[in-house]
Amino acid sequence: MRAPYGLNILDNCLTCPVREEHIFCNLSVQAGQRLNDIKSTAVYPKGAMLFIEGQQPRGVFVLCAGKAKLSTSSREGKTIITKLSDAGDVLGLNSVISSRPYEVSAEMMEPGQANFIPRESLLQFLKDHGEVALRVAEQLSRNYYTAYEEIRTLGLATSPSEKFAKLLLSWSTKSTQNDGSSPVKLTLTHEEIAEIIGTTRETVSRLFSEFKKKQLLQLKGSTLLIRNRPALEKIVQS
Amino acid sequence: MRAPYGLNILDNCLTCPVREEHIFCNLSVQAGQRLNDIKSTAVYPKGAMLFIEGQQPRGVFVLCAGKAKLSTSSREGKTIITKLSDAGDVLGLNSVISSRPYEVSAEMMEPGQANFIPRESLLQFLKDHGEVALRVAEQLSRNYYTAYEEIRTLGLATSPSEKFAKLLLSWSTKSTQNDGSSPVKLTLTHEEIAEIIGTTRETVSRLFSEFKKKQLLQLKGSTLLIRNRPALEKIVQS
DNA sequence: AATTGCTTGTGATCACCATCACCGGTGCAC
DNA sequence: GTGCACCGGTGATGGTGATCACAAGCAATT
Repeated sequence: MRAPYGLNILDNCLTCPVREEHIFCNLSVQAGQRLNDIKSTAVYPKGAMLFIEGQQPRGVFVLCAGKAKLSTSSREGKTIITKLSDAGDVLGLNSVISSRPYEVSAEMMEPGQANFIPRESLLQFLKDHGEVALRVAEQLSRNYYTAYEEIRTLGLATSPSEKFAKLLLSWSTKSTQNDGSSPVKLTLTHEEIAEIIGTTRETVSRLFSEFKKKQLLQLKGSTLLIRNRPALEKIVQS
Repeated sequence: MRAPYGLNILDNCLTCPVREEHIFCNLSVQAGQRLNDIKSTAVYPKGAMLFIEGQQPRGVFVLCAGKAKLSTSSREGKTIITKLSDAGDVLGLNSVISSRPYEVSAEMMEPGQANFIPRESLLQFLKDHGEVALRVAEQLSRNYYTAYEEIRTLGLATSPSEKFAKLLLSWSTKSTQNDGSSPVKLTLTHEEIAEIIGTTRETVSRLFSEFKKKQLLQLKGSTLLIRNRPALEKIVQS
């Protein structure tokens, strides 16, 4: 089965490769089947907005393939990226449960696919399946936890270099090889990195220069290599 | 019934005055009764720590009387206050549900009383009462929402004056009288205000001076009066 | 190859706010 | 009373990072 944007469509949750990590999976057979029935699926190009900050929640999106970025903006146009989402993530859950507007916008960073579960259907489903509601609560509390890490870095980590070092470390720990090195494929622009750590494009550019000069990292094409992890950790906790 | 610190002990949730606002109230009779059985209550002096950031969660606290502040600190001692809690609030819920360490510390700002529900009892209770789990999920998503407002102010509002104005407005809207004025009783020190908006004590002091000179606000003893709300709103959105 | 648009590097400048320092006030305990 | 701890006001200073400006690199399209 072929789809737009060169993707293969995943048309059944029960056979989805990211099934294991997914909060709506490993359900009882009938619950899983019912969920599979009420969802619809769609394919999105790069740049597509799944939803926009301030909108009334229509439902949740389950990212099946591709990456998305969640961001919030001020009226003057300043933007911060609060999360990068991968396949398996559930987007918009908080807004649907609390019946408040989406608190962020979700934009596809590459072509991908997402399942959509309408608000009403989900709420009814949760009422019928109390055991799943507790898992939703667990997911929400995890979201809350990461929100607090964001608060800590924004509010406590003072200098841009500290936040930058922190970001680099969080990337590299996710991708550590057995030889200790941890190459990271850079897919973000300096501008986007700046929006993550709450600074400007220019400062990010200068930070890259500075860290390269200090031998903390190395760039091969778009692949980033951490050269001196202890030094980075020292910058973070300083 | 008299208690330490000049408080009257509230010994039964079913007759508690803040019952209505409380997520664990308006339950079915048997659920409410069971919850009343598994909770214990205690009275705390000013400065008491209900729990401390990083601890494994022992359970949730339901604030019955008094105010508490939630804060998180960095190793170097910088602290931010993330929330001020009143009677009726449930503290530590996220950590218990997600089984992660408390992400904040909770300190009593004045003498008060709190009910304690042990972790295991609560989780078992939620498993037995799926309908309450959904309400817990709703509460968690509301928490998440306020966390995002915190993220927005920390990450998007650039200048201290902007955050200060924002804080003043949030206080005054909670206490607007029918004549349009909105006196606020100031119970926080400059230091604490600084920890809320992420700046220093000195800057807060200077902001008070500046805003007074600009006729934006007025101080009568410890009562704060907003004199020019539109101007404050303009500072916020600027 | 040329054009266009987006991204990145880097210099110069400057406002802002954290920091340090010090003093006066107020309440509290002894 | 005296001492102590905390709180609030205010000056001086300096570093830091945002901002502006411009050039150069790179990719896609025609």
